[in-house]
Amino acid sequence: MKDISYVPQVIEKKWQAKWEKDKLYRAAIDNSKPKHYALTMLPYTSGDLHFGHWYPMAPSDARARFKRMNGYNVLFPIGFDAFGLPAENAAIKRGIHPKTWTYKNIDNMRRQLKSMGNMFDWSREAISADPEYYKWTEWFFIQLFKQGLAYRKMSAVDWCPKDNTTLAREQVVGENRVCERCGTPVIKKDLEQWFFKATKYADELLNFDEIDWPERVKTLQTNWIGRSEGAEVYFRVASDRSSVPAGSNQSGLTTDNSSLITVFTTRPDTLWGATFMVFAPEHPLVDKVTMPEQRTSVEAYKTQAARQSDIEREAVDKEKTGVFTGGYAINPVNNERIPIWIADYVLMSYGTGAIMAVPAHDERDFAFAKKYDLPIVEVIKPDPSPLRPSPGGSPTGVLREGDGGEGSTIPAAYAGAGVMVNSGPFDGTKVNTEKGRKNPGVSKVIDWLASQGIGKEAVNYRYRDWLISRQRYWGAPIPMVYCEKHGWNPVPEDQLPVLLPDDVEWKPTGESPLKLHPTWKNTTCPVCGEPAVRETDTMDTFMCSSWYHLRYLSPHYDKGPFDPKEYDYWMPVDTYTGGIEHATMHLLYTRFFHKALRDAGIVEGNEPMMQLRNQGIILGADNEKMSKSRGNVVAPDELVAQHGTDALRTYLMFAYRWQEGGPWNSQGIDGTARWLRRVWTLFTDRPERRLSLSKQQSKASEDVKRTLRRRVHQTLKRITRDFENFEFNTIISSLMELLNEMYKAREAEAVGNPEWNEATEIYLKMLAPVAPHIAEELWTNQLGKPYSVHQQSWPQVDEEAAKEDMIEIPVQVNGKVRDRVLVSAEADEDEIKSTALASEVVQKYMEGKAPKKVIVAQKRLVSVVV
RNA sequence: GCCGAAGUGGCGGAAUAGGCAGACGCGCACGACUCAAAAUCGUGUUCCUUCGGGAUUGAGGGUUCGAUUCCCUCCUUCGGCACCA
Repeated sequence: MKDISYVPQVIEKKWQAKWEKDKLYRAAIDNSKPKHYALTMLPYTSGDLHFGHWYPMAPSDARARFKRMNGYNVLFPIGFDAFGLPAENAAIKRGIHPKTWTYKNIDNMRRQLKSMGNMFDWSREAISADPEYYKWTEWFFIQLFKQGLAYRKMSAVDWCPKDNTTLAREQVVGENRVCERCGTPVIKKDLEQWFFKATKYADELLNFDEIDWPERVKTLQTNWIGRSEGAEVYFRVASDRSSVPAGSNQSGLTTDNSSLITVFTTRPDTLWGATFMVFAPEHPLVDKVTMPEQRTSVEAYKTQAARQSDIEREAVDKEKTGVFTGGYAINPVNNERIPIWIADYVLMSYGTGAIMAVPAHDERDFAFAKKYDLPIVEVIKPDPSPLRPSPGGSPTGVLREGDGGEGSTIPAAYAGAGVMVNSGPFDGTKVNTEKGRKNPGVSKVIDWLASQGIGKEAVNYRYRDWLISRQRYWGAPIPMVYCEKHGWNPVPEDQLPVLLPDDVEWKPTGESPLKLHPTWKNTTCPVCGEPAVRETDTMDTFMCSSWYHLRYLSPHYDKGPFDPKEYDYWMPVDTYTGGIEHATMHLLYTRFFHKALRDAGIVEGNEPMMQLRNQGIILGADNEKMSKSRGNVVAPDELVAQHGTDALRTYLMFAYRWQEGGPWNSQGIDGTARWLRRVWTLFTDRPERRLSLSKQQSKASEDVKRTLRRRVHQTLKRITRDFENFEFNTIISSLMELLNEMYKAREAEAVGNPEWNEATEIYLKMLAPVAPHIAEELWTNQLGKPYSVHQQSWPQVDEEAAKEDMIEIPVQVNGKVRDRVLVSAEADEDEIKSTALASEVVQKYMEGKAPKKVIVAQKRLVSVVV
C-alpha cells in the first residue's frame, strides 16, 4: 500500500515550488474582472521574521485568496522597508556595512516569507533602499518642495541623544517623551530642519467620510490633530510704564501700536476676566516688555527654562513658576491694564506662545494667580438653579460687580455652564459647556470681537508639521543643494537619484555621516553652476513607506514613480491590514502624502486606502511584548519545520480574535495540526471504505444525506460572511465542526453519494484560502480534480439546502427553559404555541394555572408566563 | 485628569437583528489500542447540590415575558493624550 500519511513539510515545499513555477499568483491587469488591491504592511528588514509578522500576513493572505476565488483579480504584493537606523547601528556595532546587513536580512526574510505559502506576487517586490526606488522618494520630495509643502525652518526640535538624530513629533512617544525606536528620552535642540507642511491638511485629515477605517484609528488621529476652536484676540502693550495696580481703570492711556500681542483662546467669553497675561519664556516680545528693574530676574528665569528638559517642564504635578516682566498689556474689551508675566506653563509651540490668563475660569491660571497673588475676577456665574448649588461653596457670593478681586476667596476655577457677568455688553448671556460656535456665549463674543477689529474666529491644532530631516546615513538623500547666492534648490530631476555613497564612516558623532564624507557633498548650484553643497541629512524612513503601495504597481518602471496604466487599474488600495501602532505615524503620513500628491496632480482621489483593519499583537508566553531582550520570541522557522505552514497559519487564525491578539501558546498548535491530520485522514483513509462503496452507498438514509448537505451549505454561508468580516477564528471552528459532521456522515455510510461528493469538493474549496497546501494536495491528488484548487470559484450557497426542516424550540416557563419541542420549520405561530403548551414538562411547571401570556419569538423560543 | 477599547469555565474563545450561555479547540480525567510509550480513537469536563434542583457572562441597579447583548452607577485591565490656553 502506498504511504499516504500526512507529511506537511513535503507537500508544502512541493506545491510552493509548483505555484512559483506556474506563476500562479502573478497579478496582471485584466479589465474583464473587478480588481482587489489587498495590502499588508511591509516588514522592516530587521533580520528575522517572527510571529508579529505572520500574524497580520497569514490571515490577510487567506482573505486575499478568498477574494480571488470570489472572482476578483487580486493584487497582494510584498516588499521591504529597508532604510533605517538598525542597519546603521549594526554597522557601528559590528562593522558591517548597512547595505550588506540589510540585503542579507532581505534574503533571509524573503525565504521565510515564502515558507508561509502566501499568494504574494513576488514579481512586484519593492525594496525602499534600492536606487530605483529611492530615486522616486527623492523625486517626491522635489514635487512637494515645488508645491510649497517642503520648507526649512530653525526651531527647537526633538533630538534623540542615543540615535543621534532629530525626530518628528509623532516619533516621540509616551509620558516620558521617549524616542519611538529606542526608548531614550529626547531632548530639545535648536536646529534648522526640513519639514513637510502636513498641517495644511489638518482639517481634511479629520474627515474620514470616504474611508472604512476602525473607529479607534479615527479617534487616535482626531485626537492627535487636536483641533480646537476659538478666537484670536489682539492685546496692545501699554506704553505707560508706571506701576499701576491692575483693575484701576485708567482712561487716556497711550499705547504702542507696533506691539500687538496675539493670543489664542477657546474661551473668548471669559475675556472680561483676563486679569493678567502670560508669555512663554521664549516669546519674541519678552525682551520688549521687560522693564529694567525686572531684567535680571526675567533673564534668570529664561535661562533656567531653557536648561530644563521638556519632561521637567511638562511634568503634570509640577508647581507653576513664573516671573513678572514689569510690562503691561491692555485688555481690548475693557481697556484694563493687566500685568505681563512669563511662565513655563505656556508653551511656545502651541498657539501664539502667549495667553490671556483668566484665573476664575481656568484651573492653571487659577493656580498661578493664587501663588503670585494676582487678581481673580469672576465673569461666568453658574446657573442660579436652586436644585444645583454651585460646587464647593458659593463663589458667586464672594465677588461683586466692580470687585477687582482683592481678597478673593473663590475656591476653584469654574469651567461649567452659566451666565456672563462683569462683561459689559454681554452681561446675562448664557454660556454652556460646548466648544466653539456651539456655545452661544463664545459665538456672540467672536462676532463682536470681529466687528470691533480686536479679534476674530480662529482654529488651532495640536498637529505639527512633519520634520523629515535625519542626521543619519542609511536613508534616502534629501535631493537639495545649497548655494551661497541662490539658497536652497532641488537637484535637477534628470540627475536623480542622488546616490548614497558606499564609502562612509558611521560614527555616532551627532553629525550626519554624509557631512563627513570628503567629497560627496560638493556639487554645483543648479541655478548658477558655481560650487555648492548638498544637503547631508537623509529622509525619515516614514517618507519611503508613505508611497510603497504605489511602487508595488510597477517596481521597475523608470519613467515615473509608477506606471499610470497600473495605477488606473489597481488604485486605490481596497483592503489594508497592519498594526494599530502606526495610527498617528505611518497611517497619518500616508494620508497626508496622498493628499499632497493629489494636489500636485500626481495621483487621484482623496484617500490612498479605502478599508483598514488592524490585527492585535501577539505577546510572548509570559504575556509581555515579544522582544529579543526578554527572550520570549518564538521563531516560526522551527515551528514550520515541526508542524508545517498550514498548521501554523490556521493556528494564528483560530487561536485569537484577530483584532485582539494575545499571548503565544505553542501547545495550541496541536489543535489545528490534529484537525488538519483528521482532514487528511478523512480524504485519504479509504481502502476498506472503497471496497464497500458500491455495496453500501445506498445505505445512507435520505435523512443523513439531507443533513450532510444542510450542514455543508450552512457552513459555507457562515464562512463566507466571516471572511468578509475578518473573523478568522470562527472560519476555522466552522471548518472543524463540519469535519466532525462529515465523520458522522461517513459512519452513516454516506461516502460516494452525490451529497458526499459535493461536501468534499466544497470542503476543500473552503479550506483552500486558510490551508492552501493541504487543500491543493487533496484536491488535485486525492479527489483528482483539475489543478489548481486556488483557481476555483468560491461555491454558491444553496439556500434551500441550508434550511432546516424540523426545528427544536426551547420553551421557557417564567423565564426558565423547561423543555424543548420539535416542530416543522414551516410551522406557524399558533402551531408552535400549541405544541409548546402541550408539552408535559411545560404543563408540570405551569402547575395547572392558565398562562397569563405566551410569547412566540419568531422560530427561536416560546416564553410562557403564568 | 481627559479620550478610547475590553472584562464570559483551568486557558484561547463562541453566541453578528434582545431569545437554549459556554460552540470549536487547548488542557485535564477516565477508557480502548499497545509489552510499553507516543500517535490515534472513544467518553466526560462552568460551579454548587440534600440529585429535586439552584447559581452563573467584572460588581450593583434599571428596562423587558426574557439581557453576555440595551440604559445608569461603580470596579479592574489595556491603549492613546496630557499645563494644548
